[in-house]
Amino acid sequence: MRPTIYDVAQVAGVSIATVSKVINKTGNISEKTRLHVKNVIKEMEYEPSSIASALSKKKTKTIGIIVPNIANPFYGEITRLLEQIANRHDYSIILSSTYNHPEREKQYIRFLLQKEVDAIIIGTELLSDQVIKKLNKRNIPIAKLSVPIEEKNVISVTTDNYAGGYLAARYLYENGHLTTKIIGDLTRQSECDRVAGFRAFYKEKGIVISDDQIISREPLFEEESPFIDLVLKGAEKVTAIFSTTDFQAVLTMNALHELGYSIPNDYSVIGFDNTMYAKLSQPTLTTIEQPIREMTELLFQQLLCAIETEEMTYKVNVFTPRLIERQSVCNIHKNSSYR
Amino acid sequence: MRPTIYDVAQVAGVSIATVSKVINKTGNISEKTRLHVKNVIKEMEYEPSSIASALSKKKTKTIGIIVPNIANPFYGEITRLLEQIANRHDYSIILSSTYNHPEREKQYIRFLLQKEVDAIIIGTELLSDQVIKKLNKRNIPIAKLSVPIEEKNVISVTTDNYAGGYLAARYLYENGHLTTKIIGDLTRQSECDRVAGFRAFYKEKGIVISDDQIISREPLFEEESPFIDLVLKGAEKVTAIFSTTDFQAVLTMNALHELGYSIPNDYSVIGFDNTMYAKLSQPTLTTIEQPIREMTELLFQQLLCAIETEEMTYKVNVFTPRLIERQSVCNIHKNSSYR
DNA sequence: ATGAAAGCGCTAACAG
DNA sequence: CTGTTAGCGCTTTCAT
Repeated sequence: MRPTIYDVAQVAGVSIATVSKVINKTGNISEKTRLHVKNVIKEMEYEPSSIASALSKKKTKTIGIIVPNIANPFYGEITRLLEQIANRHDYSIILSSTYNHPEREKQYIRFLLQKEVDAIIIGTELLSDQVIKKLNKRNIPIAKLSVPIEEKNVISVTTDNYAGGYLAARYLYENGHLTTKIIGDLTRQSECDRVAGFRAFYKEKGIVISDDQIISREPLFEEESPFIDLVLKGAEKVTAIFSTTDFQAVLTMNALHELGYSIPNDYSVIGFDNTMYAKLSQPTLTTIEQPIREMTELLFQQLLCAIETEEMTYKVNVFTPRLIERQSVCNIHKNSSYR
Repeated sequence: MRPTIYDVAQVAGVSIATVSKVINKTGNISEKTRLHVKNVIKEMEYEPSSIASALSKKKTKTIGIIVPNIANPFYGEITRLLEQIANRHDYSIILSSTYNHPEREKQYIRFLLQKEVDAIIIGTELLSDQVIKKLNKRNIPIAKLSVPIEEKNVISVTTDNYAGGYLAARYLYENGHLTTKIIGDLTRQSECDRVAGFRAFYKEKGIVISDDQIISREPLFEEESPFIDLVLKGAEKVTAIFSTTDFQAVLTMNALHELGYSIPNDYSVIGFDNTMYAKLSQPTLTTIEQPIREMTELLFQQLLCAIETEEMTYKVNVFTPRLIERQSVCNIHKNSSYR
């Protein structure tokens, strides 16, 4: 049977309070008993129960995180970093993918509430303000990836999506691409912003990107076959495709390859996020960088601060996107063989 | 403030025992009070504290999982599936990547012990028997991915690695590849087995693969540049490369591309696992399939059974690997342009 | 069918 | 510097 603090106390010949104090380095304990207790703990292989501790301290040292799909490398990387950082701080994380299912989303929130997580990180964009209000009533800090929101107790961390879209458009334009199409998940505000920035640039140049050049689609790896039919829909006269996430871009390139096209010779593709996939794909993917590591670090740090101080203000952090040039976009002027 | 079972009981005008019973559907409660209590719960937005419940039930409904690197898509997919399955059963999982760091591994085990997880899933291969013994002393069920082990309380789920390696070799051989090299992480027994099977086939054909045709390396995305130098080391006369995981294979192809080689024309590459990467890479990757979904499902089911019955036997499940033919291996006979 | 009360393992005053 | 004790929120006998 697992030893408890009582067992340790008994063997060490002290009270449980003393044991508790040496474990938590609180109060004043003489060096002698401290060492002695430590030894007993080691010998008995005693591990304090974090759940009992959580119950009395009312802090679980657990953070919940809700994302649309962990297969999306952007969320994959964020989660991975978060796990590392959290672990450094002795926190653990509970992860949930909701696949854009509102039911699942609510269900997960309740699940996290039951787990009494100290904070919740939200990467999905379905959650209504109502849910956030409900969380606020319980006074639990929230971090929102994606679109900022000025709400009590919520920390927003994002990249300037509009600027990023604008950047992508400018790069394509400078490389001679006048006809483009866009593939993204327009149920997400953040991706709409990217699209808006993209269109805005072209509009400035007198080029209007019509709605039927835009495909809205939740990127899913599993059901890619229907995507093959979609990817070129209405794209007869197009030379470049803007995929609003790297994940989507990789799926796009994959579909294009399956259709027998070559990238960037037949189609140029530009992504958004600058995840691992962008570097590993073939051709490597030109994309808009989000500084994932910095974002994650800042997010965690602010969250920690909110948890510990129990402060209740909101914070909005907007990072600046950057273009990462790789191989998936060709310069149409230099490429005479372009269709 | 978050309502407790006492608040609910008071508002509903019943005892906390009654409330507890309606929540857990235990004992006998009249339909009338049951409904009434349920209503009060809904109105108050009461969520039972799973940590308080865990303390008294001595079950946390949490499972710990330790893998070498979650960036490896094999573990990524397993984890994703596990999370889904676990969630269906109202379990949550705590994930940890150890990056083959023995210190981290031990530290994580202790962490999980403190979290009082109901079971531990181990994907790493460093953990000594000693650690498993220690876990057994606490009577906590263990599931081991990778190499089977016949130990009390541990469930092993694996693919026949030797057979898989053999299969890979046969396929390469049949496609005319007589000179090959191998890249894998030989600190892992499972990958050694794959290598052994691979070599065994070639040996049967009278071809000996010498040790210097084998590169042992932990697949890491971050530091790939040194890998570029390595990938072709001693491979002057080679036509095909066996990477013992898909992750490694993708990194290998990436390095090869950076060196200006084309796949499969300059080098054929075969992987192991059949993860998402295999389908998304360009060229798509010929690989040995592990039935990840089935493995994960079986693993969870057996683990659940062990948790609930508190039975203490061991189980060994070995799945059969299968070759998945894609584009990364060429037939050397048909390909006259081969170097 | 319902409730009283002991206990799960730990923390945090408070007393000594 | 050390120990006593009252919770933390819930489950579970055992009475009633």
